[in-house]
Amino acid sequence: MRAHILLYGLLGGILIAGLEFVEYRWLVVEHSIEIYGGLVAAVFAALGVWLGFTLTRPAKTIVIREVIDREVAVPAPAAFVRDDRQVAALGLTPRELETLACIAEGLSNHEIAARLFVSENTVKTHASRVFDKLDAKRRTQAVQRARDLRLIS
Amino acid sequence: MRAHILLYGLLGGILIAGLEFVEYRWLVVEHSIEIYGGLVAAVFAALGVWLGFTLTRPAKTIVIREVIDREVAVPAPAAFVRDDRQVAALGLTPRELETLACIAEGLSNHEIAARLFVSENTVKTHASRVFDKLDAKRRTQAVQRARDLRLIS
DNA sequence: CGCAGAATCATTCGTTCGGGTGACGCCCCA
DNA sequence: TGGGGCGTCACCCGAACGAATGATTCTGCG
Repeated sequence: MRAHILLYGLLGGILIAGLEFVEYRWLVVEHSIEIYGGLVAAVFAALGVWLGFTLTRPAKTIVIREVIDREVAVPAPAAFVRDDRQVAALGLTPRELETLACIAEGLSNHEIAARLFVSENTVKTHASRVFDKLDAKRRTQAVQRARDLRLIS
Repeated sequence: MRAHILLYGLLGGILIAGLEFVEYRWLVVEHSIEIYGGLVAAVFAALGVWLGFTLTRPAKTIVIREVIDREVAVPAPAAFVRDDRQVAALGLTPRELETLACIAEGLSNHEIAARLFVSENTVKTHASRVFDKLDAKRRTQAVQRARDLRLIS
């Protein structure tokens, strides 16, 4: 909360400095007042939205809880269908898919090696290729992207 | 450390505002543009706050459904509803949930720190507690378990 | 006021991950 | 019969991660 106030102060300083600059331009170029007002409006609107979000964040979960509760229950866990065209498009091999699935399960490379009955080095090689093909830097990111692309459940 | 930066920003803002005020006392009439800007700023700030408040309420239940044209039947992306009872049962704090969500997005601790505006150490502390509460040893495992428990989408 | 919980940050240490590189065997197929 | 793709394995190294611990600040609550 205090950080919010401080941050608000910081943004306020930047804003006022910005206003000075804009005013300078306005005086020199003799340009429209609409630009000036628009800038102020946009900045403060964004600031207000951000404030609203941050201020309501703690109470948010509680409020929604009471509204929804039971009638929604469990959204139907739809059957998973792997998008094989994505697999083909990315050029993922079967072994890489297996490795990816294990990664998504939260297994370590060592555990994956044990499950797939290969050495840990091999797992790392597969994982590396998967990360490369999925354009991911971390295994968590790979899982996220794989989920988006419907490669895994 | 970060608070220092913010404090400097705040002081800068106050300083500039003070200068503005002094200038006001000298030339009130010529600076009607600033009064105008201030009014616009105040109005839009209020509007922004109101927007922020109203947007945070229903936003969670809204599901934007895209029409996907494929021969492969894509399971409907069911609306995600966080199981707050699980959250309460596990004793997960709001900050820990945020951290967990970032982890699920595939962000590194460093990136999470930047997004949540805290130090990397803090992120690691939160993550550690999350792993502890979810009985997970790795972040991927935490994501998997969190998904099972309907803590994250 | 005092206390508990939450959030923050720091430090140390060992482990795991991931990148880079190179290599070998197998199988398909042109 | 020589590529090329796939799967396998190895080594090194830096970065990221996770555990453990201690400390401070702030807020809410009785």
